[in-house]
Amino acid sequence: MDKYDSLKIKNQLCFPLYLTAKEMTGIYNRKLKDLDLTYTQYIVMMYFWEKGSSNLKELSKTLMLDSSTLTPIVKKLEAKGFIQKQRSEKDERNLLLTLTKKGEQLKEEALDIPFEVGRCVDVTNEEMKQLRAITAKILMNIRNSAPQGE
Amino acid sequence: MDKYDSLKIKNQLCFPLYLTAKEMTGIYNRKLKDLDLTYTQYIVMMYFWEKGSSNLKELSKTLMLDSSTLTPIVKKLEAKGFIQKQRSEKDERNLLLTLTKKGEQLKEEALDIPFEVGRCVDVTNEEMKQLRAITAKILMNIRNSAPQGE
DNA sequence: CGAAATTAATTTGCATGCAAATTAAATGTA
DNA sequence: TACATTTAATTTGCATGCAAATTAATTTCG
Repeated sequence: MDKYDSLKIKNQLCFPLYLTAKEMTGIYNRKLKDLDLTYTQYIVMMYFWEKGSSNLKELSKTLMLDSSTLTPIVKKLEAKGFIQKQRSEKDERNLLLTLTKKGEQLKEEALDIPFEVGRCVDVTNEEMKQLRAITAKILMNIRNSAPQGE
Repeated sequence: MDKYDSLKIKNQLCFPLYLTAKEMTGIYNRKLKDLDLTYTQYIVMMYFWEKGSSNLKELSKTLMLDSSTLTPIVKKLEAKGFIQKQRSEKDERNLLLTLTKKGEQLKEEALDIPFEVGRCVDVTNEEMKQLRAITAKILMNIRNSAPQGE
């Protein structure tokens, strides 16, 4: 127990989280290759599989991804024919996004993915519940701490 | 409860993990600006603050980061004068890495960082313990599942 | 009304990350 | 000892991510 304990890797909280997220998204990326999607693209598709349509601002807020991150991703999904872009007539700044038929069909091909990943990760329901609760708490605490995190 | 439940964002396990890691590393990045470090560079420095010296292969294995990710990071840390690179004489392929005096001094400036981040994140000891246990389990399960995850 | 401020999206610049290919050194083996 | 194999690190190519600057449209306010 010394002055520098807080800087020891084994005492970090963020690092194991970072590693786990990185390894898990890695598994997704490999499994998603068949669908020609990356993990981030898959998350965006999941959003549209639920909502059907939206706009960039809402998408950005919901997924907590910067619009400058989403702009090129949406562009790629449009190029693949999964999403359609359209400017709002009421407000030309607003970019409307709609799931296409082809995008809708992709949902069927994605059905197995969560189970395949689940088998790799293999946690109990109780653990999933705890993990969701704690990460939700952290996200809320960060949001409520000063603007840029303290 | 329908056929597509597993594809709903709120039922995902990886997504909240990914978000939390992303937001937490974001806080680190902003706080580390003063030290002229990024989060990944900080993790590498933490490794050397503990070990003093090592080589790229060991660093890569311990931090679970690809050598092709670490090569440019180590190069930057060398340019900043925090780490020294040197080829092994016994085996020229082996890249020896050593913490410099300047790198050692940086440790003092970093002492507050974990506490500042801790205040933003604000979880209990019990929650930290659970989070560490669950992420460790997931990482082990992934490692033990087939080569590329499944 | 018209300039100033705000807002939504895009662009630019920089820092990861990994897969795949490459390079160079060391090891194994016929 | 030659040649194939293995190993460590680097390079290349591609996909995020965000901060900061920019662009274009809308809203606010004097």
